[in-house]
Amino acid sequence: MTNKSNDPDHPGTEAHRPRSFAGRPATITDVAREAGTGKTSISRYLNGETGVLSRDLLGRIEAAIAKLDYRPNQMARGLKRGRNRLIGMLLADLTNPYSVEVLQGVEAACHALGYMPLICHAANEVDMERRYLQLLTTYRVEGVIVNALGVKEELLQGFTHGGIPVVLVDRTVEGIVTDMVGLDNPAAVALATRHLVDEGFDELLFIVQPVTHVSSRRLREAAFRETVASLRASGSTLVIDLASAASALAELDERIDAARAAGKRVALFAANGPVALRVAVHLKERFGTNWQASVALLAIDDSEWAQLAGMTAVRQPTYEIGRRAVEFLHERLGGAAMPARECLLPGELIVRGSTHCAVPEQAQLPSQGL
Amino acid sequence: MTNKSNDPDHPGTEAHRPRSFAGRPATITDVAREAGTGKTSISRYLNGETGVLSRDLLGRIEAAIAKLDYRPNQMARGLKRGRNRLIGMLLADLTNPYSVEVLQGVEAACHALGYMPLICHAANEVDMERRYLQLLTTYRVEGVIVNALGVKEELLQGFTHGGIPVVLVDRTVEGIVTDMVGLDNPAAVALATRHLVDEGFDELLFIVQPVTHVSSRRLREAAFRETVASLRASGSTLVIDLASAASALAELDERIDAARAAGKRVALFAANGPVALRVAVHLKERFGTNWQASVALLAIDDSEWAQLAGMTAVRQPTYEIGRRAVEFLHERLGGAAMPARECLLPGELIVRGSTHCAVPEQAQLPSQGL
DNA sequence: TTGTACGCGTTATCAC
DNA sequence: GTGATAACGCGTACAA
Repeated sequence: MTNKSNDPDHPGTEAHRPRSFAGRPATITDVAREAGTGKTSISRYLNGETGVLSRDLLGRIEAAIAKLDYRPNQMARGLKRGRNRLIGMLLADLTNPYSVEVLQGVEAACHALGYMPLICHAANEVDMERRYLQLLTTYRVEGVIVNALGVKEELLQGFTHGGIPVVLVDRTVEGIVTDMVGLDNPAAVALATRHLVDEGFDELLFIVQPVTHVSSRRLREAAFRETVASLRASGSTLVIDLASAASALAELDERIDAARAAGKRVALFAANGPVALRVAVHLKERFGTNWQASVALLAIDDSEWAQLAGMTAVRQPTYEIGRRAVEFLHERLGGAAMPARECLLPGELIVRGSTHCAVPEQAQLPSQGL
Repeated sequence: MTNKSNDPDHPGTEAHRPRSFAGRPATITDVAREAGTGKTSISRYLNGETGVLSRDLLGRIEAAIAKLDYRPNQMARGLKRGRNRLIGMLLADLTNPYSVEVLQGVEAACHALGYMPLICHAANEVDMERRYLQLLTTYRVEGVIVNALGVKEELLQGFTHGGIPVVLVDRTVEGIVTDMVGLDNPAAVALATRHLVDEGFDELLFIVQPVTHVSSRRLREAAFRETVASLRASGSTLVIDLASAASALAELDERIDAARAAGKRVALFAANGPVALRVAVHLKERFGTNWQASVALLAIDDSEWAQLAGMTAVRQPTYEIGRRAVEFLHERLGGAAMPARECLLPGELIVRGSTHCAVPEQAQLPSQGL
């Protein structure tokens, strides 16, 4: 099984193939042999323990590494060390730009701290989540960042009991106390709701997906009702299941009509980006391309199309959320043993035309709406 | 996932910590000891070599595994076996829905074939791409799927020379001959261009990002010109750099005005989703919310907002692209030694209002456009 | 049918 | 300064 790639008596041969020989990547042993030394010195060099090595040996090592194009095997390294610099990142839905943006923060932070994110995309399937969670333990990730929908207490206990730190993103999980980072939902919702009221809308309709086990949805809905109450405004909630939205959309139409018939200026408040898109598409089908003039729409999540639609939105500090999640994990991995933390970041209201100035007579008449 | 608590002589104690003992995950040795047997039998059980094991032993093994909540260490397994079931997936830009959709195909196929995708997101940064490519070799992935922008021959040679199969997605890389899967660009562009001409548009403007080193962009642009020529239509190309789009957009305005002044019915053809969005936002700023009535827009990539904007688009078989990429890789990993293949999948034209019937007098007059 | 011994690539320990 | 050698967790001849 020895290979000593190309000995001095065959110079120039295989010059274009720096690797040991066939397919197999060079190992630390290959490098040691090539440099005429033992594995220990190579390992020392790799781990930055220079200064302990003689000038001469150091040069030989570098030459050998370059010649063989050697890269240390992270798997073996992890096996020995007990840690492989892998951290798991479970995402419920990459179709949601929110997830992608958080991911970018996570990646940047990992990059900076020397971790490698093992990204798992559940694609909204609960079994996938379970399966991926299993896989993550199998690959011995050092920690996990979780943003999922169906994850229950039991699934995460495998990690917490195993001493593997878990950081939750956007939503909490019942029965699990651990670090969490996400949007300050109450503040964000209050901000947006106040904006609608300030602009003169007097019938608010909050539209949200089924809140089952997704804490952020529950929090947003609750915050909406509280704010509406505290402002003595009129508002209600509509639950929509994106998988089968027909009935909810019909209900939506009715409520809009009813409010208008009562002379109210109605504004729709979508609890997140996907909901907003579904609603917007529906409004466009009903009111035509100029639907914006007929009904106001605001959303949490500043989707890429929000600018195109001129929709007011609450921008989440997504990048920062991802960054902080990794930082939390890093601290835990460093041995920090503090109680579970909760990091709630503020959202930013981006005002666009969709919620601008609801003066009743002006917007209604010239439009062909309804 | 029940874990029959613990042994009979300590009932109730530590019921909440099924793992071996302290944080450390159980090893195969622990299981062997627990089951009162050797590691070999455990290994056999894990690899499905049942039937070779006695009824009794099998039961003990299952019990031990459940009790210790044992999960084989993929790292160690990979180290020994020489393959760790990891395949690298390098993506240029997850912000582009195209990438996410391809990814979903990749994940599903990996899932089905027993691989674990190691997802690397370069976020449009060339150094990131290089760095991730390094990391992938470091983690000894068995194969790579690459969809990147700045990747050059040399970077990929590390894999090909190392005998690690590479599959390219959407674009080829100069100097690298290897499996590739993507859209049938010539056919897709021809399809869309013909549609525009059929609908009565007689001034076509193809808008594309700088084609430097991205083969798919070049192919699309070339196909556009060829089709325009073969149809004896009038068309030109505009290059836009999304990072600094101002000048290109100004140029766009001029060309639109010129064409209109000449009595032409102009249609814009965006080479991909991100370009389409940028252009659409610009058109909206210029022509107002009803910009659709003023100028036709068509794009390759059926973005999520396309339906909202009522934009005609060419839907790429993204999911299938991802699936095929993994299949190609799987075949190579199985030892298949055929020449490099190229799999070009057809796109699907989704006709929406934006390109509907360019009868000149009807669409222009009632709109307040320009 | 079951157990023993060795090696995968790396790091840690302890000699020299 | 440097280099053998023993683990890390697992798979696999080979022996029993």
